[in-house]
Amino acid sequence: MSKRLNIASVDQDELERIRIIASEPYGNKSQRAIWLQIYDRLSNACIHGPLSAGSRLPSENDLADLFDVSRVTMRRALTKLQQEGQLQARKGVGIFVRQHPARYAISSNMRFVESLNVDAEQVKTHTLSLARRPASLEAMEALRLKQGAEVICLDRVRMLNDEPVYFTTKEFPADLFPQFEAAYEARQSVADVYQAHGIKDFKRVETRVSGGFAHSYEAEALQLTHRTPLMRTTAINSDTKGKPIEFSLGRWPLASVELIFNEQ
Amino acid sequence: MSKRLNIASVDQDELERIRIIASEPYGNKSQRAIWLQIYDRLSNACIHGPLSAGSRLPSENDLADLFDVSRVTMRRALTKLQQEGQLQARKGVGIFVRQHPARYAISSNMRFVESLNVDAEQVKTHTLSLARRPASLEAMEALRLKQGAEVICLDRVRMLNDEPVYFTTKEFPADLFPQFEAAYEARQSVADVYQAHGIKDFKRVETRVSGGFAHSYEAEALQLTHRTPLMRTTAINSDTKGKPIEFSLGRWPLASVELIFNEQ
DNA sequence: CAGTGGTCTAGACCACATG
DNA sequence: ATGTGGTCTAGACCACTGG
Repeated sequence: MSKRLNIASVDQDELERIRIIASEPYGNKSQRAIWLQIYDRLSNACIHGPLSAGSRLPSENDLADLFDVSRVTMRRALTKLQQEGQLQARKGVGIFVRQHPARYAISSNMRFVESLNVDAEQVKTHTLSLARRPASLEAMEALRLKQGAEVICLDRVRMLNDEPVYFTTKEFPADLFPQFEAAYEARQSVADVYQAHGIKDFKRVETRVSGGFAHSYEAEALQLTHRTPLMRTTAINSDTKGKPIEFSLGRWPLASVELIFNEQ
Repeated sequence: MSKRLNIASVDQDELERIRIIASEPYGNKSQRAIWLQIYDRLSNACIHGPLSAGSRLPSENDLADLFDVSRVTMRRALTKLQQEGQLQARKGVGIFVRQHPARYAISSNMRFVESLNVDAEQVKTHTLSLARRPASLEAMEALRLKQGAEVICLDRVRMLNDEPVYFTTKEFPADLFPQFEAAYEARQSVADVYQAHGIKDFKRVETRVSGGFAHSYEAEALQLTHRTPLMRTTAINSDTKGKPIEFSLGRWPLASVELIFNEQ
């Protein structure tokens, strides 16, 4: 178990800090499993302690040696931390500390950027895809479309400090937005599209919140391990006359958002 | 690997069905991991297939033999199914199929029983504890109480078809409800308590939704494996004059509820 | 008591990313 | 070519539940 450690590409100070965390003796084994104790220490180190966002951990083999457990046990702790979004593993590369799973408070009746209690400059939008295709079942119902009706489908990821925090799939009735692509292109802004088509205001008529586990494309978009638990929000926006104009499905890493709904 | 199976306490028909599910050959190994293929099959069997709620699975060792994998691999599939709430393991007893993780649609502005789209008779309430003690930090803020103010704290679990689906901790300002215990006792009803203290109506002023992982007492109350992902809802109720009278924290198994918020 | 799920080990092979 | 994380194995011991 105590073979030579050959840990090159990890910051030496960081390594020393982890060595200290790892060298602590374990508590009464039967009370709390060792892998949970390791999880506790690493989680604490990510949130309060010396580990900082973006830094790379030693390899699983080295960590197992440092914590004096088998790799399987080490991986159980790391897996939980990944499921919670505190760590992110990249195959063939390493394990990295994610941004703090800070809870972003989102108010239901505000737009995304305004509702995040952070500087707008930190938020970046990546457009993943923009295409016209038949509406999904959910969108068909929400937008009151006929079977096979065409929608404009927009996939985007919101990045906060270069980490994805929000992945949305939006669908718009195609017939309402003939100039969608052109209007969207300049500033990647849906508000611009609305304006270009004479829609000055809209309101959210329904929001749904549910939980689940990430599909592979969701995990990819949010840079999470597959099977990570998610929170999903769906919203229907309507114009001032009550006609639905947008259906959106958003996904958040489970522990990174708090949605706030106030009665008016 | 193919040692004698001595599976007694499991229904023989059930065993035969699982044997069929298990005997299917695995697909291209590198495409989808074996443990995920096992998960897929069992998940499907829980949702659509032959497995029914309440029935007991063969032991992990037997399942591992049936599926022709090691127990460790078998456990990975079972663990994911437990995390999703499809299965429930009881130490020293066995693994059981839970009620379908049907999604209960809860509307934000209705009371619990009314908002569940099921017969009221199927819903039972278990009162876990009822005590007076200093307010929690969250309740202090929500109810605008002073540090150390006393609250009445009520822990309850809602059972649907004898399975827990909702675990709440409610806190009420103690000074507003001098007769709480007496009024609650008869029918385990908070509405009765309100009425006994002259509160005829109230409204929900704020709802928050967040996700996280079950603490040990939450897992116990909901009969889930520890570290299971949860959805948490907090709500503040006020009387007609706007004075907050109740703070409640609810927990749901992640994939078993859909919350619906409509704009009025 | 026997059987169960929970934990842990010391190996092994693979696909992947990087230099 | 090397090192990484992802997967898988065949054991082992434990604490718990139930008859």
